[in-house]
Amino acid sequence: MVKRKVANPLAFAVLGSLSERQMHPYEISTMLKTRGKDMSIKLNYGSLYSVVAALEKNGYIEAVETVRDGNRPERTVYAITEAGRAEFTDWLSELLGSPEREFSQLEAGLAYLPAFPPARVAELLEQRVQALAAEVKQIEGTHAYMESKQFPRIFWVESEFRLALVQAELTYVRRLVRAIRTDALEGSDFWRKGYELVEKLGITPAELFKDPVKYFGEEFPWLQEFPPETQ
Amino acid sequence: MVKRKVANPLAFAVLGSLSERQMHPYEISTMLKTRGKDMSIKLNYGSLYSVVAALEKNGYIEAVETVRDGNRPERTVYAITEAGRAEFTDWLSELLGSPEREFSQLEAGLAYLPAFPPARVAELLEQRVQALAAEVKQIEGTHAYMESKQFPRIFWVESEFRLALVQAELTYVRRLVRAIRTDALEGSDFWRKGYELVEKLGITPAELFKDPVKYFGEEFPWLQEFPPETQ
DNA sequence: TCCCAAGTACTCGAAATCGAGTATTCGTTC
DNA sequence: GAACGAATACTCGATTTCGAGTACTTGGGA
Repeated sequence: MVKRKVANPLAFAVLGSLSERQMHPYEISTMLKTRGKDMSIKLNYGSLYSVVAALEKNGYIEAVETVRDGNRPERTVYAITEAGRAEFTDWLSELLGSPEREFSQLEAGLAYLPAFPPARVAELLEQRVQALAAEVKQIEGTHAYMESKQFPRIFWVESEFRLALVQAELTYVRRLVRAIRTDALEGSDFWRKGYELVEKLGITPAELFKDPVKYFGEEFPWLQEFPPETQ
Repeated sequence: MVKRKVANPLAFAVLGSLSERQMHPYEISTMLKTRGKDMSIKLNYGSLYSVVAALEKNGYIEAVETVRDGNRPERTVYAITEAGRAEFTDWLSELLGSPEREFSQLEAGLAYLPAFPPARVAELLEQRVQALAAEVKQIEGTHAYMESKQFPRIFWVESEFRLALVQAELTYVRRLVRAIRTDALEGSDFWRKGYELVEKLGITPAELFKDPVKYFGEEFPWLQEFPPETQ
């Protein structure tokens, strides 16, 4: 909603980590990893250091000391400021309370489905089903492990949510594949016919759309009402 | 999987558009809008022009002419190249066939749930439920309209998929709210107790974790086995 | 006929992003 | 005690990203 001065989700994780205690950037990164937060928030060293710098510039965190541990390089330890705490709680409120539009890659792909012949699409989606099913299994395995250790759900709700999303995608893709394979997807007859024309007669898709009646006949009335430009 | 020379999904849409016919960038943008592709792929003018330049630099598209229509500014018309077509089909295959890890904002928020007291979290999530329900309604409305116009499903599968995702999120969040409200979420007793200590005794969360037995007693055995560092 | 909003067609630069590289040190094995 | 891989702790800079701004034009109403 509001545009944050530092918008990278990693900055949110940094603020969250420093709310607990002061740390140096690398320590933040290892903490995020041991706690598995890097499964939910993309962690990248390049971003980490630039994000820390940006947070400092905006007064959300401040360098409190530079320590030298043995012969290791100097590390700058940061602490969160009051402004930083405020930013963190505000950010968390927004993340939980207000959904933000996010664009998934599959959505982009589906938007161009008709660019491939039906059989090809079905094949690819089946490949995706395999991968998704494997992912679901893997997440469920982790959950079973955490349950066996009696590690409270509260600390892995994010993973539960992720599982819900992957399962939803899996379910949807499976349904879509079936619809394509059984020709039950409205418009797939038109789709297949179009591809037969393209492949057997060497007509380009652009030509098909210029004069649909010529190639498809009156079989697809919506083509007249919805020329590609006026969805 | 492979790192593309031009990775912005908008570049994919540009290639998709130019597969159909040559166009100038602004025309691509209006076409994406009239076809509703901008609902599935983030469209931003700044990105559009830089992405077109990058595509040209990499030989995926080429400028074929610059036309001047009346007094309007000159426009450069681009056409896709053979390399561009190959890139497009390869990209589409990947988008459909191989799921890529994507990080949702809510996941990031859920990862820091314990930073807020249970009641606050429940409130925020209820707010989210409202917004999500409204979104579901809106998408369903669009679908009903397209159905009434007999516009084939094939041209809006991406929206169907989006609906599936939003519904999954809605379902999950509703369940989570109930679990928090009814205290059925494992660990929420610990969560609440922690917040009572913080709010009534003014103890900081960091102190709680340093000596959990002192504050929580032996009530939460997993705390010994799973200190915050060793999830 | 004049005005204004909407549409057309970009440009610009500040900031973010990222992966790969670097240099050191520690622990372990042979 | 030498060697080597893993861990530590960053740095660098080439791209990418984006939003906001600009400047013109067209159409429709008062």
